[in-house]
Amino acid sequence: MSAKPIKLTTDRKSVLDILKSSDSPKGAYDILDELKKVKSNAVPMTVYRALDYLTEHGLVHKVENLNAYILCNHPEHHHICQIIICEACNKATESCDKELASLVQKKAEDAGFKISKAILEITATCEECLANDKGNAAL
Amino acid sequence: MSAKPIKLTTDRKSVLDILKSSDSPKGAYDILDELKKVKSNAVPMTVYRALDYLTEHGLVHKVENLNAYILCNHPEHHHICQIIICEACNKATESCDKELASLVQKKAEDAGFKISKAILEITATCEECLANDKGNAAL
DNA sequence: TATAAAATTGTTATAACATCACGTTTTTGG
DNA sequence: CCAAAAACGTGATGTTATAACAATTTTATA
Repeated sequence: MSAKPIKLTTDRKSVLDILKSSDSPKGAYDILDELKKVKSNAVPMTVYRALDYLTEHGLVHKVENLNAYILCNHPEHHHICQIIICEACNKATESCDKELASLVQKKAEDAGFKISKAILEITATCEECLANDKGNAAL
Repeated sequence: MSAKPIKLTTDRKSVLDILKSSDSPKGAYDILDELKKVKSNAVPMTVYRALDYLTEHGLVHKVENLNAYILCNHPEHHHICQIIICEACNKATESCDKELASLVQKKAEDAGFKISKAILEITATCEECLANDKGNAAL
């Protein structure tokens, strides 16, 4: 019944673990550097192949804005997700707001388009960093 | 009174004209190839500098998804814009739906974020291409 | 208008991100 | 077991973007 026989090979598992250990997006070559610690012969293709698989299967998102990758919070459902990145602390938060997703879907349909993929990436400052900024306002 | 003294130098004007002549996003190096026709000593920096200026001033959008650039339809107002790209014909359509923009704004605020930039990029198939596909459905 | 500061451009090199191509090995299903 | 498919190894290369610094042009204003 399971429609998703996801096969996690050693490389894919390693890359996934590297992404799990971070709450900010990581570039492919940063991932490569980490991967080399457990697999000394890793090369860019090793990472890109794993990332391709993981993104195709919804376990990882690419942040196009940054050419970087983050773990998906809820790989079980596939809707239009939103990623918000704090430009001060680089922390990325994924949300999957249904109201927003369905509005996007609706607008695209109304315009006659059939969506295959949609990304919403927000660059912003998070609450915590905003508070910190207030403290340093004298600057 | 005008808050926007946009200075279009020769290079910027040339790059803008190149983008005006296309309804699909163009990569920086494609732009460079065209720019060389009118400025033989153009190099990547020439294009990137012009693109940086034009995007900062809202005359051009970068399509992060494609690492490509398109003309902005309505440089006069600055909200959160949406770009929808047909993956069949590559034509890009920009919209600036206020309902969508304000919902994004609201969701981000509710989550405690102060937006500095938001991009919504949709990869889809346009009405026309969908119709064509139906015709070739036998494939 | 002299002139200093700011903005823009010229130029070379290099960084950062990603894929191609092709051969080998491993996994999978009949 | 065997053939086909999937994954991996490996080296080269392609694509996108920026760093760094010098030279020139523009702008504001004294």
